[in-house]
Amino acid sequence: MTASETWLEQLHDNGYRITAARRAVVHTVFGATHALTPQEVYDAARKIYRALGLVTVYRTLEKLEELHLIQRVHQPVGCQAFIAAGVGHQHLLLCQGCGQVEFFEGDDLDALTRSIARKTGYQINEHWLQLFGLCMNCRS
Amino acid sequence: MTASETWLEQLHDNGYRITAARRAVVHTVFGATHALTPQEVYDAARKIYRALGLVTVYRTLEKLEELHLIQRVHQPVGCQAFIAAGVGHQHLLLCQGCGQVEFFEGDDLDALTRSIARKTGYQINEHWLQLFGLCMNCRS
DNA sequence: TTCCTTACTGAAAATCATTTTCAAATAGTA
DNA sequence: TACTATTTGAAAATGATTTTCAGTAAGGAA
Repeated sequence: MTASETWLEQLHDNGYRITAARRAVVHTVFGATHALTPQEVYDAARKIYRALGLVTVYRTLEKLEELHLIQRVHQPVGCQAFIAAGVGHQHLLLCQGCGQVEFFEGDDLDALTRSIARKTGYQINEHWLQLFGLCMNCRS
Repeated sequence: MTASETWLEQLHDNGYRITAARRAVVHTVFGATHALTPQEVYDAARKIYRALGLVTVYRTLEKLEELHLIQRVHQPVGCQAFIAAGVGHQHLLLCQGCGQVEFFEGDDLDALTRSIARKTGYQINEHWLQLFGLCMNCRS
């Protein structure tokens, strides 16, 4: 069983059927090291399953997002791309050169959020943190 | 001089002309306490200047963003809304109830970014941090 | 295994946001 | 006041996403 099949399992466990189209989309997105737009998923997945339609890509991405298997990536250039979601509380680190996405964890923003909560009177529920930089390859 | 006129001045200083349409858009966005989509700006600004066209809203927002007077706000529901930009290095705090936007500063992520840089080999150039919660009003 | 129901499919059409085109209007300098 | 380049709004064009629909096929039931 390849790792991407755990996604197919999850789809199945949630009452969705496993089809050739979904296999192709899942395989494509699961293996990606950078965020892919629906069109990019379509282009790549059609190399695996020629008859795939773009509409099915949209519909499959929607389901994968609903199951928290993928997540939308917000970037200055746009917010339509998706990447496999990290497990647990993770944040993104994006390479401005090649677009590669890495996850990291271990941010401790408790002190910060407590301080902001005190200053503003807000009850803070969530945070988005994302770092941008250059990966090892793109630095040189 | 109302405060929003500093934006008009900036437009003028950068070679753009001051028109009734731009006045209406600037006044609308400058005074907003939550992020507005182009359509929302259009609806509100047309109360000031009836003949305004939606296209002009898009074009004016583009210029204001270019001059860093406004910034795009990324939210789970979408990323098309704009708010007056903060001065200096500031981050956003969004109320999940009413949509109100506040700025805060004084995040110290140096320790974090250094640690991530060491672990990943990335050269980190920038970060996006955004907090979500409930404002004083919406808490009660 | 075969059957049957229902979910899924791709194509085409519809929708929605945004951008481009264009001729008329006008800001603001000369 | 006159002039010229910028700006305008409307309409058309574009591009992304969603909906519709009739045919297909997954996968549980028999």
